[in-house]
Amino acid sequence: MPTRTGRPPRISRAEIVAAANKVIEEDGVAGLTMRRLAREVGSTAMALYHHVRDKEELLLLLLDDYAAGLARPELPSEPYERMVAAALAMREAVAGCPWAVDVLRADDLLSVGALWYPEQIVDAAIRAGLGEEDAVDAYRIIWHYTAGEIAARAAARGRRAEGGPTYRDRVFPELDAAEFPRLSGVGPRWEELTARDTYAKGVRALVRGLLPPESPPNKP
Amino acid sequence: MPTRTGRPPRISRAEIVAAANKVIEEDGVAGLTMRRLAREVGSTAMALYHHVRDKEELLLLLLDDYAAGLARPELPSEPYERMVAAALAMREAVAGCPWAVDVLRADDLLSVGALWYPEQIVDAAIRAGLGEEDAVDAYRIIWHYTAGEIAARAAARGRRAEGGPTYRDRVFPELDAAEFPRLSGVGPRWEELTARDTYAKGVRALVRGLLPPESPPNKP
DNA sequence: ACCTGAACACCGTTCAAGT
DNA sequence: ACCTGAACACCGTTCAAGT
Repeated sequence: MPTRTGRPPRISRAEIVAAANKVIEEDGVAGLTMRRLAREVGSTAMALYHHVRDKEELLLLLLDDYAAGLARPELPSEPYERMVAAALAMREAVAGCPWAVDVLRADDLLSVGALWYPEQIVDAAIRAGLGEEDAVDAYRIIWHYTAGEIAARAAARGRRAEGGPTYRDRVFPELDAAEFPRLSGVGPRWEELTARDTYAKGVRALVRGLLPPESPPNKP
Repeated sequence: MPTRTGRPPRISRAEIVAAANKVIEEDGVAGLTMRRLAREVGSTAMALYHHVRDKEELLLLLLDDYAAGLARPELPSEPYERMVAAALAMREAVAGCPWAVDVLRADDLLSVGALWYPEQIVDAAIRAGLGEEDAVDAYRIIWHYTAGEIAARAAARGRRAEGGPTYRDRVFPELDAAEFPRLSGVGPRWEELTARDTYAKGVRALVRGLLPPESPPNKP
């Protein structure tokens, strides 16, 4: 065991992560800058670079930290319901950290700690009778849907927080009824209809469409 | 008609939009800065502010410009196939401008010019027998799925362009087979499986799950 | 009316220097 | 080994001044 030498550290990765979470809670992810974080930690921006390689590593660290605290609820064993429940749990997990969707790249879901969700979804798909390939497809399709829904919700929330009229508000009233009969028909109800949470409905449709037609609500 | 006075303009909004498209084509949306755009236009960054209010307006202008050139393909009249075809067309449209997904906020799809897609999807849903409310839900669900898929594809492409190992590459090899039996089972095939384009598969599943069970492939 | 240069208030990150 | 200040190369945007 080599003797550690030199100055003892004044800040730790754990402290940095905790401070970063505080900043995000207060000002959102956009408010998380190295300088702001340093202020929170009581240090300088440059000191942070001694503990994390760059900002991207910091964000991955935050994701790991978040993923470690995720719930792993008991899932029903019936494949259809199992898949729906796993998707709902995944959505809830990601919704608790919506900026993750922007940071995440490719088909990745958070960090190792969060792989529990794809594992359960693929598992449910295989139990339902899908081959490995179809099961992975099913997971990815559900993930894309989930990511899209969360991004849209986060954006809608941001828009509302900013106040001001929606793009839609400006556009819908002057819709040409001849060109867009259906949308004009919906008209002012659009706002109300699009405010509803349709995630579960979509997941059920997806699962119904992806799994073989045996299992749905009625048990085999 | 009041007499216009003062200096004649040297740059127009149309020129700015054209130059911005060129910049995006060359350096991506991240490369589009006011200064870079000014250089392209042969002017200064500040001159741009005389023609567009701010960068956000510029991006909306770009979106309008893009939407104006979108195809409106002939769609099958059978509702199920109509919905699938409209979704595929919408996906193709947005894929041609993937940064739109990040810029777009809430449930909005591009600009007025792009409302053709939701119109067709809602139309197909209603023709299939859904009520207005369910038809709007169906559209939103398909949109969320589409947006998520495009964002994932864009991210994957970016990741690949950067070179370097995927997060997944680093994580999958050391997966605990006891904790994640299904994912470990997939193992090295993951890369290959996730590279496939599963959009159409997902849309078909979604439409199958969302529409009443009469219409599928077999005509009524 | 249209355009300019300088400036403001930010970014992430590097680097040489301090303890 | 750990931390610092100054600096680099950027951002979007404002503002007073020029033509």
